Amino acid sequence: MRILRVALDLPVDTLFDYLDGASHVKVGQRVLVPFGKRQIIAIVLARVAVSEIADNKLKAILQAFEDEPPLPAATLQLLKFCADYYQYPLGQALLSALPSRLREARPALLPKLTVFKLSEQARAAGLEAIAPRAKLQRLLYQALQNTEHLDATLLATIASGWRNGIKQMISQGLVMTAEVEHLLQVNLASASVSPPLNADQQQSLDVILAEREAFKVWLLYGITGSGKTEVYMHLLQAVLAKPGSQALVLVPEINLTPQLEARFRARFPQMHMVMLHSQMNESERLHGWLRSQNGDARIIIGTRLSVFTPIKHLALIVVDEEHDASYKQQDGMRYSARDIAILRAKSANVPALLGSATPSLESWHNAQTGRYHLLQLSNRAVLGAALPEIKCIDVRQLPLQEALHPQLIAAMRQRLEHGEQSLLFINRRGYAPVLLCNACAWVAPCTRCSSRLVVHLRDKRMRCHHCGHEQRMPMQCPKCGNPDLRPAGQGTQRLEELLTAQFPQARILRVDRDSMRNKHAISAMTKAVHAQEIDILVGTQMLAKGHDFPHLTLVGVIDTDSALFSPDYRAAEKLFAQLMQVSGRAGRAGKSGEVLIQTAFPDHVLFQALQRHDYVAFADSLLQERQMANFPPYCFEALLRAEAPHYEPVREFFRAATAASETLTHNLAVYDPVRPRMERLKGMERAQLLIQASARPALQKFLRSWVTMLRALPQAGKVRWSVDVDPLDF
DNA sequence: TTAATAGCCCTG
DNA sequence: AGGGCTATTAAC
Repeated sequence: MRILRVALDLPVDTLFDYLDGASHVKVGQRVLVPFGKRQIIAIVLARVAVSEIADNKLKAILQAFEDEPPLPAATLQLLKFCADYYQYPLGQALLSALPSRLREARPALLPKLTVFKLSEQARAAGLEAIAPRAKLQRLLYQALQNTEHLDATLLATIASGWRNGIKQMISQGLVMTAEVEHLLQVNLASASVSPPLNADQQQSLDVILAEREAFKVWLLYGITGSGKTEVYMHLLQAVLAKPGSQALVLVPEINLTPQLEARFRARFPQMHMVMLHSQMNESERLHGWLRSQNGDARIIIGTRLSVFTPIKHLALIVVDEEHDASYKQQDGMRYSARDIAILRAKSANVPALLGSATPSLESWHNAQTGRYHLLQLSNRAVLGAALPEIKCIDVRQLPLQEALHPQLIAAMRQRLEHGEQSLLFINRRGYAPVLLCNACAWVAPCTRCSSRLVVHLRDKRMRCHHCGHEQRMPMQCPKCGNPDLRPAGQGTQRLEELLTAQFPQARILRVDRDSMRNKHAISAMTKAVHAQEIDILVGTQMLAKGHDFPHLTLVGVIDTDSALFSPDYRAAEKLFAQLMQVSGRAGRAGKSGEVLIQTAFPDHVLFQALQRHDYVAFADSLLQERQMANFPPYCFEALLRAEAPHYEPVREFFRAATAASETLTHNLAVYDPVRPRMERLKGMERAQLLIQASARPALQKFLRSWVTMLRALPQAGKVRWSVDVDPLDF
């Protein structure tokens, strides 16, 4: 068994064999191997006796990182499954899941931790060893007496000036230092007291706790403000009471991690917690990963990429806002972190808790059919906080130029007079979505995408929000020479301008990707809103998620009608979730909230359901439609995408792909390739082909053979192509 | 994926 | 012939 079979970060389905130098290398270990003229990192997947490669062609590994813990079998198995399920090369799946420090050819280890402990003589002498007047030293002695040792973090919680005290004690031979590998675990008993739960919350918690030892998927359906996070925290507290056990908490966006982190830290001050998301620097990510793997981190909070983190004693997985589309990876291996979380919970035999105010139809359907178990929070957790009143404002009578209906303006004025806050929600950043020629109806197009350039008036430029291309605003129409070019439609900047004119005395803040670009902007914004230094917020969906603004009592929604009649059958589901979420910002702490939605279709079923806060009825009606049309979750889909600078090779690729599919026996629907709404994106001509199947195994079986054939097609080399299993976007 | 190489057109 | 370019192929 001298041969190591390894996975490499290459777009091929093959594993590679190498001779083992030292022969101590374990499965899951990182090794450095010679590969052609290069040296690259590989992961050992197996040890084999014989290779299909001729002996004289086998090379030996250059280096094994044997001081590092090998990837556990469970992680390898999880990624093997994902590679197979999402039709992605195993080596790339494996290597892309690792923190990038683990893809570099140097050892990646946790730094040793310096700890302080009492010397034997000090311990034997008791508190007498310390002079009665050395208050600080006595305090430190008592703390050290109760445990084996303490690290800097823990000592800091005892006394801020601990360093001086310890220094003196060291010089007197009372305290010694040592280097340890693991963080010191503190008993959960020291966690701060949790607030009591209401009846709904308590019941949900009890039900889960009764079955906490085994795999089960719980869908916690709780309206905004019903206290889902509180249920998570109680559950964590119960589960983590078992020494050494760990919990993984997934959140959809980086923006939400600091808030959740703050709440968790306040509740579990001495529980080791790590954050894992793409905005952390590489060594922080590596350390978080290793602390999860070695069991030191008890709570792991992270975005979708953290779903692959090895966890020594996984006891629970929580997926917050499970319906959120950002759980789906949109390039490379297009996995769904929510689905993988469930898979992981299953193989670790631990519960998975999915939480949402507007569950995805997939999850809702699974709850209906009994695959998941539904738990419901139907009341707002804060006593007296009622649901906001949601009303539609019919804008059909409104002159086309007016962005804001007088009724909405009046409602905002009223809030201003009462010292309350308003939020205007518009899902379009920039000044205006198009620049229009008044004479010939020309609109400024993007040169690289089939989209319009968005006007950013402030810097007199136009930008494509899809590819980032930007150019100066032209002085006259390039088509007819007319100098009368007008920004048409509304964006956040224009709305801000309009409001400034309407309410000159109001303090207005715009919140979108442009104004929140630097990383402290969001927390500064949150702080200012809490301190009531802001009267009116204007912003995009950035504002919809997670924030809790107690003085905000009015939400206005502008211009969402286009989503009502989108060809994407998921558009309604998304819009409902988004409006529900943004509505939840209105009226939290005892003040009643109001939501005003400007629409030309006030009678639309979506708004009718929204006004009644009736997710259930809306979800059920959507599910009925999906069932009749045989769409997900009543069928299973995969999408083959391809793009190239010119359309011709794309067409040829799909022709060959279709021909290949016809050689396979299957009973699934292989549709004709179509152009997506964005036909051209970043200079690439695109098309896609949809596959629908009535059962997952049939789809999987087909994809396995088909993708193998696709890789071998000569036409495949001329396009960029990818397979998306369970696609969300079309 | 990278890197080498095979194939091809072109040149004064 | 050899430069410069693209397409093809191998990597253990």
